[in-house]
Amino acid sequence: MTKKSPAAEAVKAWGRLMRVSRQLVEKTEDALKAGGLPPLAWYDVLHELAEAGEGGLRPFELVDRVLLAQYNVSRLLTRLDVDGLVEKLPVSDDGRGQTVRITPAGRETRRRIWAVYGASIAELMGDKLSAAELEMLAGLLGRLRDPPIGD
Amino acid sequence: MTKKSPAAEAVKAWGRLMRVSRQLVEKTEDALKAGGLPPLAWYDVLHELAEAGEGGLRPFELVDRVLLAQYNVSRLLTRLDVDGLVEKLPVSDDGRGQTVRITPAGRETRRRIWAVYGASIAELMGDKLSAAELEMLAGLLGRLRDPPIGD
DNA sequence: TCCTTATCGATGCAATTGCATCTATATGAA
DNA sequence: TTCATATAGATGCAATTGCATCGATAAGGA
Repeated sequence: MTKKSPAAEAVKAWGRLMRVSRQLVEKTEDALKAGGLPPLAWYDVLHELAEAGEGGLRPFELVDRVLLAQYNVSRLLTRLDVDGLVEKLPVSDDGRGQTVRITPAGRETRRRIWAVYGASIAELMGDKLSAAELEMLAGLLGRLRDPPIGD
Repeated sequence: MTKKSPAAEAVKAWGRLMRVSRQLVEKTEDALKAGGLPPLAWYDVLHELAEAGEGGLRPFELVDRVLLAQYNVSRLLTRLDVDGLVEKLPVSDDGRGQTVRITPAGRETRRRIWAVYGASIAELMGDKLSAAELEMLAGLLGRLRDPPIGD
């Protein structure tokens, strides 16, 4: 494995990607704060749990999905539990683990976050590029993903 | 101003952008850590200061360029100063301010970070997309930037 | 069964970040 | 000049994060 120097095009795209992603996150977090809502990470977790339905998810499954470190998930779940947005249930066939399920209050909070988050996406992405361009962007980004995604 | 619901394409592109940017940062930070090197933020600042040359930069100029909060720049500069990578000079025509200049040791550190950072960019972006695709990606991202950049 | 190793989730502690505010200097109007 | 306001940069304190590790249970081989 040889250490390579990156192509100029790669450096340019990298720089744009870093800057844009940080700007978008920052603006969205600001909008959430302005609305007295919790940060994006809470949404991610509530979203995954909502998708998972009544069966809930094990914390380690959440770790895979949301791209947060294990200890961050552990602590975030503690906060969500304290706030009554999720509930932790013992799981029968694995004495180490638990299952985490979203509560009605959690669904409601998720909905309220989405009102702001979704508007932010619409404003920051939807309004800037056409549907075809967004598809193209998603396609290119998909190939940078790990694992890469064709579609 | 009406709250809008985002288009499906926008949501998909958003999701990819968030995931990919976090993955790329994480992998790059890991590579830097593995090499016993300081984090990306250090590179950003050292890079800007290297570009600025002997004249250096005022901290507030750095704040604009690197997309870090003012207090983070202040503290990062303190660390860089302690490590001898930059030097803080009083500035004659503004008693509140200072000028920050990169030192030879700072240039050397920047070079060593780049050896890893650049290789990471080459591997994670350059190897995944063609030059034309990278240009296309940069173009699309440029339009999401604030302010938008055509080229 | 017993022992070693792996996995799940939590946590102590140090470092970093965010927020609010502070000090000091500069600017500009009266 | 004088005072009010704005700007540059630093910092106290609380919250969050990262790192290392822990305790508990599982899994698998001898």
